[in-house]
Amino acid sequence: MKAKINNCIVEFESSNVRNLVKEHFQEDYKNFIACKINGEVKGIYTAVNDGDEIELLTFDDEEARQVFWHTTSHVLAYAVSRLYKNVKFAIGPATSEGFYYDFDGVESFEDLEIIEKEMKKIIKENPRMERFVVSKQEAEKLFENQPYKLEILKEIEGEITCYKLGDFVDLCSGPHLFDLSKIKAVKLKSTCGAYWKGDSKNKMLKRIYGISFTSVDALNEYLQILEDRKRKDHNKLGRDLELFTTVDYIGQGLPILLPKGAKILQILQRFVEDEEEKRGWKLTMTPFMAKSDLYKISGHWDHYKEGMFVLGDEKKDKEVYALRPMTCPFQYQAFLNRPRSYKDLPLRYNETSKLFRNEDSGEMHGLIRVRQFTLSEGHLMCTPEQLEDEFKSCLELAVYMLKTLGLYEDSSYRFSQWDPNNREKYIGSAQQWEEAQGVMEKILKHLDIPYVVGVGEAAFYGPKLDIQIKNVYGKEDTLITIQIDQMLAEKFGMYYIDKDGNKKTPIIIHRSSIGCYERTLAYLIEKTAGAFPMWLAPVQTIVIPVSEKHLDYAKEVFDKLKNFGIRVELDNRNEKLGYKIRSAQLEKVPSMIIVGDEEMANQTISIRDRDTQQTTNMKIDEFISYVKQLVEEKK
RNA sequence: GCUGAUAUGGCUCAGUCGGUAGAGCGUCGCCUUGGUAAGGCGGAGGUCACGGGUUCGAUUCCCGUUAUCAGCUCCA
Repeated sequence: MKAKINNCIVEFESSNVRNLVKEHFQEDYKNFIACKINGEVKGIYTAVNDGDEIELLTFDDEEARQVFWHTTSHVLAYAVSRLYKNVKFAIGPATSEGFYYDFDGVESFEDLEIIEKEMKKIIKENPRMERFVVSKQEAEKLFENQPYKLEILKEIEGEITCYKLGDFVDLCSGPHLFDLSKIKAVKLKSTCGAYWKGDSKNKMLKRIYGISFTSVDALNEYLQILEDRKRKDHNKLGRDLELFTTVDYIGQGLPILLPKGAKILQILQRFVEDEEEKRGWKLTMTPFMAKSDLYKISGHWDHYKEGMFVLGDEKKDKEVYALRPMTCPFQYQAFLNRPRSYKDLPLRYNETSKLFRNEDSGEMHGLIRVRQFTLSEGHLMCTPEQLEDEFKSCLELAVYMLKTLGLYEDSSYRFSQWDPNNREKYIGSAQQWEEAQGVMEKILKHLDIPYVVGVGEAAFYGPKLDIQIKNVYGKEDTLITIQIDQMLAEKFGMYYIDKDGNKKTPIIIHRSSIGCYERTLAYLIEKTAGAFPMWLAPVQTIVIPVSEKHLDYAKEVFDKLKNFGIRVELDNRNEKLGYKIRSAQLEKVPSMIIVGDEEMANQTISIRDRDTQQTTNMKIDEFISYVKQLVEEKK
C-alpha cells in the first residue's frame, strides 16, 4: 500500500499513522502529536488506507495544539472527577490559548494547585485514551446522571463517540492525543463562572481555564509572555504614566483624563477634525441630551432604553430627558433644517461627540469600555448612486487614521449582520434588512475587503462594517464602525428633491473615523507600551542641566522650546535639589536634552534619542525644526 | 447583570489567632553630585474603601454598599 506523507510517497504495511511514521521517520517521530488525513485532523493511531494523504502535525501547528489542549481538558475533567463527588460535566474545548472545562455541582474550586497535582499524577499514570462508538440508547444509559451530556446528546446526529480515560468516560467527537506523556507541563490559570451554552438565561457553571505544553521551558516562556502583557496593559500602564485615573465615588466607567492623557486626546481630536474638514466634512455641535420624544422617533426608546441614562421618571414627570447614547438623531436635525436638493448631496456632518451609555456594571474596563466616551462621529446623507463611492471614502478615512496611528496591521474587518431569529432587537422588515445587507455585501465584495461575518452583531437600525482590534490579552473589540442605514431617514421624514422633482429618501452612512478616543488611546498605550511617538507624546523632551551653573541656560532652552510649541519639561532638580523625574516616565519620553559647559559655550544642545539611544549635538533651532518635521509627518 | 476574588500611606505589599499599624520605592528637607533613570542623612504621610452588626473594644469576625480584577453575558 502507498500513502503520501508530507508530500513524500511511502510504501507501508503498518495499520496506523503512528507505526507508519515510526517506520519511515525513526529519528523524530516522537514530535508528532496529531495528523491530518485527507485534510481532516485525526489522532496518530488512526488507521491508514491505501492512497491516503497524510500531513504530520507538531505542537507548532495550530490544529495540533487544539488536539493537545483539548486532550488536556479531558485530563482536567478526569482529575476533577477523582477529587470531587457528584460533579456534572458540561464541555471542555480548546481555545486559542489553552483550554477550559465547565463543571456543575461543585461549590467552588478553591485550590487549583491540588487539581493541577492530580492532573500531573494522571499524566504519570498515563492511561490510554480509548475511543468507542455507542448507540443513542447506550449513551443515554451511560450518561444518565449527566444532564449536560444528555442535552448535548439530543443534538448529535450520526455517530456517537465516547472517549475513556482511566475510569472517566466523556462524550466527545475527538480527536485526542493517545499518549498523555507528551504533556510535559500543565498550568491551571483561573476559575470563573460561565453560562451553560453561553446564554445568560441558563445556569452559571464553574469554569476552569488552563494551558499545557510539550516542555516546561515552553510553559515558562508562556508565563513570561503573560508578564509582558501585564506590563503593557493600558489599564495599569495608563495609570502609572498618569494618563488617567478613576475614583470610586464618581462611579464605574467614568475615568478622569489627567493632563497627559487629556493632551494626547486633544492632539488626536485636532488631527481628526482637521483631516475630516479636508475631506469635506462639516462640523456640528449638538446637545448631550434630549427629550424622550426624540428617542421615540429614532427607535432608541424601544430598542435601546436599557442602554441609556434616563433623567426623570416617566410615570411622574411631564417631560423625561435622556443623555444621548448616539449622535445620529441629533445630527439628522441639521439635515432637516431646511428642504434639501439632490445638489446638496452628499452632505457630510462630523462631530466630536460625547456619548453616554449605561453599560452593565460588570462590563467596564479601563479606557476600553466606559460609560461616557468621545466618539469621532459622522453621518453622511447621499443618493443611492453615490453610496458606494462615499462608503469607500469613509473606509479610506478610517484606514488612513489606523495607518497613521500604527494600529492598521492589528485590525480586521467584520461584516455585522442582523439575526433574523431575534427580530425584536431590530427595527424594519426582513425585506429592508436583506436589501441593506445586500447593498453592503456588494460594496464590500466590490472593494475586495476581506471580512468575517458576525451574525447578530448589527446595530438595531442597520448592518455594519466593524474594524476590530485585539488588546494585549487577545480580547477583541470594535475600534471603528461604518454603517449603512436606510431606515432612520424614513423615520425622521428626511428627504431630498431629486432631479425629477420628486421627494426621495437619502441613504445615510454612520461612520467613525478614528473610533472612540478613549478606547483608541487604550490601544495606543498597549501598542507603544507607553512610549508614544513624537507627535503624540504628551512630553516630547526634557531639558536636563548637568549642574547648577547650567540652570540659567537650561531655562533659556526650555523657554525657547516652549514658545515654539514644543511640549517640554525642565528638570530643575539643581534649583530645588531633590526634584527627580520618575525614571519610568523618563524612559517613555522620546528625547532628552542635556546641557553643560560645551553646549552653553556653543549655544547648542545635546539630544539623547529614546529609540536609538544616540546622543547628537545640535543648535536649538535645528532641534525645533526636527521636532516640527516629525510632528508634521505624524511620527 | 452573573460567578469568583480583592480593597492597608502616591505605588508594590507585610501585618494584627479582635487591644487603632509597618517595609521598600516615591514624596518633602538638608547634604553630596560635571555628561546624568546617581548617593547619604532626616522628616512628613494611613479615622486599614464606605455603612451597619457582634463585642468592653473591630483594620481584623459577620452583613450590606461602593470600587477594582479575572471571566461569562452584553457592546464603541
